[in-house]
Amino acid sequence: MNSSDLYARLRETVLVALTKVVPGLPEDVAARVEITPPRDPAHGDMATNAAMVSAKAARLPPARIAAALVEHLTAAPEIASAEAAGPGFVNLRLRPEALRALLPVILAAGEGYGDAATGAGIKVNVEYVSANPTGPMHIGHCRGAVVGDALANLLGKAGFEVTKEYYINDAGAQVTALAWAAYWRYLQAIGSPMTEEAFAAEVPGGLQYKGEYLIGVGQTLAKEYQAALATADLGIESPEVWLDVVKDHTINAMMTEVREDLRLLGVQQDVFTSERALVASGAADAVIERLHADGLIYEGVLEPPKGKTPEDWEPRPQTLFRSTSFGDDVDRPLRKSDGSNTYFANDIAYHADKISRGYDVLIDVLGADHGGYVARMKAAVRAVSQDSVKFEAVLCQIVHIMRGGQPVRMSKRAGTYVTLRDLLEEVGKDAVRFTMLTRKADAQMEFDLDQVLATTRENPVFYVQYAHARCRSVLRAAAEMFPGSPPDGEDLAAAPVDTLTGEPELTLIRRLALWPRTVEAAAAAREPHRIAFFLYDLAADFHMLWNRGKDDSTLRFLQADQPAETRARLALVAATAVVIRSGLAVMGVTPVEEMR
RNA sequence: GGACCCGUAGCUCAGUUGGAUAGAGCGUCGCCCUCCGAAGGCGAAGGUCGCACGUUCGAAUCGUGUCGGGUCCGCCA
Repeated sequence: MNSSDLYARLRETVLVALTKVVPGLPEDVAARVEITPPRDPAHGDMATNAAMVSAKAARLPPARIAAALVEHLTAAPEIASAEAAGPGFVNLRLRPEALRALLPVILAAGEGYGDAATGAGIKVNVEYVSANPTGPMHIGHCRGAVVGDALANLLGKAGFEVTKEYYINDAGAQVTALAWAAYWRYLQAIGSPMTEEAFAAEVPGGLQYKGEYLIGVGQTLAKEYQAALATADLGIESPEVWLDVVKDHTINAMMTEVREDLRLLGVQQDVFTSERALVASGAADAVIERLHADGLIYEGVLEPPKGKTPEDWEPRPQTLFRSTSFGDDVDRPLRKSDGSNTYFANDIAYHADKISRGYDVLIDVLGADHGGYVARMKAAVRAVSQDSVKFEAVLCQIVHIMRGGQPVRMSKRAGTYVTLRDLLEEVGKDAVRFTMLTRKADAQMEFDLDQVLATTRENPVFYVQYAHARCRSVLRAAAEMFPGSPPDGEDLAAAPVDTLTGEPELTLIRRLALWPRTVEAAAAAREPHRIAFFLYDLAADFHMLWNRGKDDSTLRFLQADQPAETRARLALVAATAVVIRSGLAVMGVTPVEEMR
């Protein structure tokens, strides 16, 4: 148990009392006992459902248990009063000193405050972004990148051993088409007279990637590879000569861009796994072999999807994976009709690879268009790992960019395509990251460019950053006011804080007390957005305190003639700053020292 | 035809995994402030949590059905 978690400590107290009231309390009932801050502050600091959840096991009405609990709890040292209420709640009012005692704990722990142990000993792999290396990253990728990165940070804070991973989808038809497009730019770079139409007619599947971002790739090819390529027949009719070289170079160039995009977004992943390398190693075939040995592979014919039969549909025997044995709706094909592996087959091999690296949980952060993919992947991971590894998916819904209340149409042709780079340049990394986390991942979101740039309360990024800047500003001013003992860190942790008696101060401390619990709950739910909302609420509590000093200067944090009281308030301010920083660190947002 | 996600105030969204009288911001209305501790403060109105059953002490939350929006459903990745 984390001793800096006030709620966890109190829960222990309640459980001890409950076992006295209900001897032989079953484990599963004890696990359901919660300590929560009541919605209505009039109900006290905390409330517990202990009486209600144990009523059945105890064969007593909740009210009776609650009454008995009240007696025991009133005797607890940190509890000022307890009372039974409503359908069987026990409302607890803490002694203010129990709340204040949290401040030195927070200051001593620093940004480690809120670290949890719920994930101790559990290895998690979080795979995110994993965009095709076929062009610059756009807004769609951005949300997954931010959510995945923040989720990984969050799990790390909750004690999990986390690996951040990127799966490079560099095999298959897409990158072959990309290589052809790069080859076209190469021809242009060396002054080939061939027209685009003539070229496109020669390309299997047509010329797909017409973006200008490949011009530079073509030029580099011309410069660096011409010597090597020139010895061979470079004709369009002999792609086997150059395709692999061009593909290699183009993928590398694209991945360099992607990595730069990620770096600008503050995303740093630990492992990059190449699908192409995986395929080349024969991993996919090996996995299919294994599943075959387990009787999970067969040759069969799939039914066409009802209501939407493709025009060229004809029944064909295929190599199928028995995913229905693991809860999927239909069995899934592993080989195309030409015998090559499907993306799914390669992906099974990839996840098998992750499993072999010893993870207990695999989390994929995916776009919403992959929703239909989750069941089969879950099935595959269960099959490959003998049910020992858990697969989870976090789906990110679409982001609509808004400006002036109007949606910004994304069109490559019209040139209104918003790349991640554009977005970062316009609003900055921190605002992008924070804003992407102000919605549940599985809800569609509108990204309002005007709001993100606004310097008012309606902009959560600004509001939270401003709270931190105000904290830091107070601490800086304090250093000038008391040059002898600059208030910081350990010094403030030792400051007596019993002068903090006002309700707004205690409200703020209650919020700070919720941080460890917020981390645990958000990590368990895989919902990093909860951190953003917590910080917003925390900022609101702090701003409220600050605003009191605007009206009444005797309520300001710094009072030159009251050094002791000032130090107590500084401890509160410093603790607030610590928690904000701790939360922003999870989100990958840089805390600012001052607003400019 | 089926699967998954979403449906909460006029708008954009939270809702601590089943708790008490469902919240925030914006917008609307009213009052206060114009102080660099700048980039506001206080308050009001606004809700059948899409709808209907069900589960139980208790449902926005869980189950079934239904309506609406989104995503997807063999050889794209």
